[in-house]
Amino acid sequence: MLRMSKLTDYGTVIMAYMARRPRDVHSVAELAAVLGMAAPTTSKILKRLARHELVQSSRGAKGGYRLARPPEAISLADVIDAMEGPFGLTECSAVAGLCLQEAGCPLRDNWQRVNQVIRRTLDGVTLAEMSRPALRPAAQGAVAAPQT
Amino acid sequence: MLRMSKLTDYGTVIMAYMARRPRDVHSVAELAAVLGMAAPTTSKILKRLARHELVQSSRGAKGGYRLARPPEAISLADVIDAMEGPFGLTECSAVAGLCLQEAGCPLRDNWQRVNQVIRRTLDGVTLAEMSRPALRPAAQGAVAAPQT
DNA sequence: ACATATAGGACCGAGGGGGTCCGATATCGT
DNA sequence: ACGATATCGGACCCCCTCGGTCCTATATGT
Repeated sequence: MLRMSKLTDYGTVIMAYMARRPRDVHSVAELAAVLGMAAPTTSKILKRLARHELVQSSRGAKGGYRLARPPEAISLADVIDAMEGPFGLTECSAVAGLCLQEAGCPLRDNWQRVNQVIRRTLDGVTLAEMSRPALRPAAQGAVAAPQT
Repeated sequence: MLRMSKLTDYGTVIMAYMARRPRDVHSVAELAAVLGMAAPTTSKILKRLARHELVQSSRGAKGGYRLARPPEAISLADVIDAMEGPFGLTECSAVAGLCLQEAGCPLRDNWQRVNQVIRRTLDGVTLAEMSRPALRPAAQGAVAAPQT
């Protein structure tokens, strides 16, 4: 359930890999080879990430992609937002007046809250943490207590 | 992003509606009419929910569906699990050894943790809460601090 | 200049989601 | 006992999006 698309998954893999050498420029060929994915697909993902300014592209020889920001400043939510549309667990919570015509759907507000909790969770996990072998206790705390 | 299927959304709407009269038997026709969805679709959803024992079905005249458990004992995660496959944000975190061949993908463990946090969130919200106009502060606390 | 690399888009096949319909079966009411 | 009412279980279908490929234009380094 709640599965995100495979491209998004790949996106996080690519980003996490690049996060290990934040200043380096990586070509599509390199990333595809190292991460074991098809080059065109890799390219497609990078393009999307670039359009949302999560990576910077440089064209021409010796060109490639580089993280636009330090890994600590890029969250899972950033990557997911870039790869898939904007946030929203339910269709109903995005488009009003669909499910219950006049009953004033009480679900909507509740879904919004749930959404926000999940979003905060995803927002609290950075690429720096994801690229490390395991979420440290401190980071885990940040994940488990996203409340303001 | 992370959008769950429309059928799942409808499923929560149906369940939340039934939660307001937990002991009543509701026919497909009634639910479809009140909630404004097509009858066959409503039926399909109920069947799925019944197969996962979230609702009880009674056939024949005056038959219909009824919650299998009190609304306080049914969580959003239950409904989502019944409607969509079992949990899992990523493909990679379900099937091992896909993304990084030998690097021992550090993402996997981290994704697992994130998954668990989200699951606990969804687990902490009951139908009783969802059917009420808004998540009360107490429930909200339960949502925001799902950590053990 | 030439090789290298990304940008941007067209294109396409497969799969699953959303939705409909039908025959079988079980129960209530008369 | 008979008929009306409902769910059950499955088959069936359309269509859209995802995952993936390829081609041309453009920009950069040697």
